[in-house]
Amino acid sequence: MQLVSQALVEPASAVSSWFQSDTVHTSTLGKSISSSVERHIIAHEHLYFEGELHSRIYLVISGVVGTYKLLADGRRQICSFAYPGDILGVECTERHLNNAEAFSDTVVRSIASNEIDKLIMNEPGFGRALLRMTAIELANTREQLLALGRKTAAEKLITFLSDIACRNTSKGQSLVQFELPLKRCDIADYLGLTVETVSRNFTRLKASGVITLLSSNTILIKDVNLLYAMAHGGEHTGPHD
Amino acid sequence: MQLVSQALVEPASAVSSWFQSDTVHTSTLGKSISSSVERHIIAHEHLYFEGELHSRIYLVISGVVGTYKLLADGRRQICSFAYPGDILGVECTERHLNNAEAFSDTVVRSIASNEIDKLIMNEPGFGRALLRMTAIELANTREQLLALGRKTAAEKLITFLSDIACRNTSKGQSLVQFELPLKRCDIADYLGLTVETVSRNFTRLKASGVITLLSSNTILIKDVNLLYAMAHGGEHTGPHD
DNA sequence: CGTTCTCTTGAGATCCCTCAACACCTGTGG
DNA sequence: CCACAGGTGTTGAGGGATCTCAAGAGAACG
Repeated sequence: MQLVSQALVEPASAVSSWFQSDTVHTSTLGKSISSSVERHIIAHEHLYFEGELHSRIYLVISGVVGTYKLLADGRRQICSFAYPGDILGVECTERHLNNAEAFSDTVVRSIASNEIDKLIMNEPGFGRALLRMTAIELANTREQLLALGRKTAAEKLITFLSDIACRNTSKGQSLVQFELPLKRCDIADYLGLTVETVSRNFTRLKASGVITLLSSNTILIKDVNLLYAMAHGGEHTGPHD
Repeated sequence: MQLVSQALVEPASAVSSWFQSDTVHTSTLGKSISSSVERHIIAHEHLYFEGELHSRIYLVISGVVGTYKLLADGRRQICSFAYPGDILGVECTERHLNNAEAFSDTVVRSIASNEIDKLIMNEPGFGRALLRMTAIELANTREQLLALGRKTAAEKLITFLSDIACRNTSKGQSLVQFELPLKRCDIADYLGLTVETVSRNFTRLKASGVITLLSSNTILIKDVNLLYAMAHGGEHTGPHD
């Protein structure tokens, strides 16, 4: 399950390791960044492009922002999605290494890059929060690396749906319904597949009874735990159904 | 080109963005961690396993350490390689989310997890250095995501060789020779391929004259810039040679 | 009721995987 | 010196998962 967007939400109760020993970081990051002006971004607008000078980091207030990279011939790989509470643009280079595009109408707050260093030095809680969120993002990206490198198309899709379902499920609940925030081509570019393969695997999942499509973008999952188990190799997920 | 291992090496001269405005972080991280005892790890020994309690973060002094994740049926994805100067174990969970194994005889220093929080709060430069290195690791992982999701087997291998070559090349040099630190099966698990596909693509690269294999693990590259261009889609890298 | 965008489905091609055999190297022991 | 074994790398044949190309079905919208 992806961890993104829990950084500012999840209280540091269950976890006992370093830089989570209290919740100062949440309020600290919130305080620093909430003094900035809100910026409204409409769907498909870009927050920044690869190669542009790095000027700000962003906190997503509402909406969904995706980061992606391109190859010279146009092949696209979506790297991550930032939901409310997630940050964007924590990079260590002069110029951006990827593109950030709003996938829905979005509101963000931001801090100028040149202020960040001061905040880190003056408010250690800020640096700790930033580090924690970056570490979570790294963990998510590695999980995605496992999916892209070693999972089949069916497993990739199940993993993707399972992640979204977990995000939309309250504890213990097993029935979930949600709207897919993405088009098939975006899912494809996130999972390293083609639109057609994504669509075919949706059809197969539907036929096998694991999911129900109320509309092409409205998913109903009867048993989230089953889906979660399938995503992690616990059940049969091969294409031979 | 991968950025790993430059965090402690590269002076912050060329880059002008936040938390690189001076080089304090280098010495600060070094000072904190160099007071710890060196630990010697022999090849194939593990630094930690997925699921174990998170207890320390490590700084690689010499050798190569790889991190990897496994699926239930044994499929493996190598996530990253840590070279001298790189850190390992910056995670934000109670338990490790991946495995760390020495790929050669290795020396590491480490800091206990419960000390890290204090260091961050008391020495902001330490937190900044940690953040910078984690951000670099994230950037590398995203680059690998692009390779796994959208590149062909040939392009993946070229990218891999190009990264190693860049690491072993002094500025402006175009002829490089180096020892591959990995077996074919490790390269395969890093690139999301099988051993056979890796081997076949080595043969093709050899046949096309781009590389020379002095032995099966000794690579000679005549034109690093060409290789680098091929890795980024600048040249023809398809399988139809 | 067209137009456009998106999603689905089919047919064929192809890249990569699987399975299998062989080559190479090194160390061991007769 | 040779035989053998184990680990590693290479090569071949065949199959299958995914891609490419193409057409049609839905849905949204003016």
